[in-house]
Amino acid sequence: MIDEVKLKDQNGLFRSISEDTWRKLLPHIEEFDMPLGLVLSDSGCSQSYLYFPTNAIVSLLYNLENGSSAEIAVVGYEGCFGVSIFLGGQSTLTTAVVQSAGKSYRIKASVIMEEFNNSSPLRNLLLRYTQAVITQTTQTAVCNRHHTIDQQFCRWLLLSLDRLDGNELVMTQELIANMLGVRREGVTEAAHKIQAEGIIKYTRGHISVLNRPMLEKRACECYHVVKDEYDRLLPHTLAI
Amino acid sequence: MIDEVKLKDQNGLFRSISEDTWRKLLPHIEEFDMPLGLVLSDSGCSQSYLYFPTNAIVSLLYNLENGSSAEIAVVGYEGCFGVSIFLGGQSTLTTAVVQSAGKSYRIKASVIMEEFNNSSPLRNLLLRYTQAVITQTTQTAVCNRHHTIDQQFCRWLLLSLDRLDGNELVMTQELIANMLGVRREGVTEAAHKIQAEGIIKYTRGHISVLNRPMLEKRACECYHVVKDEYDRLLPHTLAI
DNA sequence: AATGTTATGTACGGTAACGCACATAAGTAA
DNA sequence: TTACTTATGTGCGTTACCGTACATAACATT
Repeated sequence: MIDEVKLKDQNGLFRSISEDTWRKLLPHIEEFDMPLGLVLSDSGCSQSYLYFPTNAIVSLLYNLENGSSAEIAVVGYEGCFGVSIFLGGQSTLTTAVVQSAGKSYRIKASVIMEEFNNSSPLRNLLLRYTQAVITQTTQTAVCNRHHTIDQQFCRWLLLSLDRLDGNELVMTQELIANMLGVRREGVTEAAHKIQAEGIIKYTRGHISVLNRPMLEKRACECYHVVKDEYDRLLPHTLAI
Repeated sequence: MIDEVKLKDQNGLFRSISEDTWRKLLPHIEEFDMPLGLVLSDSGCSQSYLYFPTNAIVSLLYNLENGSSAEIAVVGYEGCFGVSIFLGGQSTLTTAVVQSAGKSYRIKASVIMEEFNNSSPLRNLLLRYTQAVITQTTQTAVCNRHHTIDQQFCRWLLLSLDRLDGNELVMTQELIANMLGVRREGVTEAAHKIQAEGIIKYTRGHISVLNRPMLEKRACECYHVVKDEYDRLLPHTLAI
C-alpha cells in the first residue's frame, strides 16, 4: 500500500495542504504510474481525476489542425494536472502527455470538488497554483514570439531539470522539437551550440547538464520569471 | 447615479450573476471611465478592484526586459479584469492597458472576495471565466509560434470587433503592432493585403470591416477556437 | 498658407527558422 | 556479423520577418 509517511513529501501541493484537509483526502489518494508518452487527457475530454506527479513530468500541449504543436506549460512535483476540474469547464483544449516517466498520485474529481467547495485552504492553494500555471502559459506566449530557439531550448531544459532528480534528462531532439513547436533540425543546431560551449553533453536521447549556471545565462529571462513567480505563489511547495 | 435597470445588461458576467448575489453586489458597483491608453495595472502591482468593461476593451500585455511586448489576452464586455484577486496571487506580471476607450464598472477587491468565498454561484462563474481566459492565453501562445502576421492580424481584428458595436475600429497600425509583438511595418503590409482583397478599409487609425466572413476565412483557426470556448464556458454571457 | 506632427508607405540588406533531402552513426534484433 | 531501426548530422534553397532608413501624406496648429 501507500506509505503515508513519505506520501506528503512527494508532491509540493500535498506538502502545503493543511492537516485536517489532508486527513480527509488521504483515503482517496490513489497511486498512478506514468509511463513515457501516456496521454492523460485529449483535447475536449472531461477529466475524472486530478493528478499529482512525484518524479514524473507532464507536458501540456496544444495541437493545431495542421498537425503542428506547442507546449503550453509543464507540470511536475510542484503542481497538479487537471485544473479544469475545479475551474468548472471540465475539459480543456490542451493535450496532456507524460514527458518524463515516473510515479504520480491521483484523486477523483468528485472528491476534489467536495473539498474545493467546502475548504477554503485547499481552494486557495489550488487557485494560487492555477495562477502560477497562467504565468507559465503567458510567458510561453511571449517567449514564442520573441526568443530564439537557442534560448527556448535552454529555458526548456531548465524547467525540466527543476522537476527531476540529478542533472540528466532522457529526451530525444525530436520530442523536444515537438514541445517547442519547431523543427527537429532546429533543436539539433541549438543543442550543438550549447554543447560546443561545454554546457551540456548530448548523446542519443540523453542530455547531461554540465554547467547549469551557464545554461541559465544562455536561457531567456522567461525561465527565471516563471520560477520566481512559482516561488512567490507557492512558497513552501517547491524545494524537495 | 447608476441606472440599475440597464446595468445588468451591460456586462456579460453581470447578466450571469444570480439574483441574490446581484443584490448583495449592487451597492458596491462603481462607475469607472476608461480612456484610451489608461494603464489599469502594472506588472507586479496589487489589484484593488475587479473591473467589468461595458463598451471598453482592455488588453493584457506582457512587457519583456528589452522593451518588446505582446498581447496575452483581451477583455471586453464578456468578462472582467483582475482575476489575480480571487486566484489569490494579488498581482500579475501582465500589464493591463485600455485598448479601446469606453465605460466600465468596478467592484472593490474586498467585496468580491467576500462574495467569492461565500457564494459558490459567483465563484463558479468567475472560475469558468478564468478558464476561458486561460484558453485565450494558450491559443495566443500557439498562434505566436505557428501563424503568420496576416492571420494574426485578422484574428486580432475579429476579437476586437466582437467586443465593440459596429464594424469600425479606432486603432493605429503602430498600436496593433505592439499588441501582436511585431514591427509596425509588418502590420502595414498585412493591412495592405487584406485591404487589397476588399475585406477592410484602412484610413489613418480607422479600420472598417467590409467583409467579415472573408476576414474570418483569412484568420487562423485560433479565433474560432477561442470564441467557441467562450460560448461553451459562458453560455448566456456573450450575445448582447 | 505655413509649419509641425503623426500615421502610413516603401525599400533593402540581414537573419532565423523553415521544408526537404539525404548522410551518418548508434544502438537493436536476427 | 548482418540487417534494421532510430537518432542525429548536414547542406541548401526558400520564406517570413526583422532592423533601419527614409519618403509621403493626412491632419493639427498657428
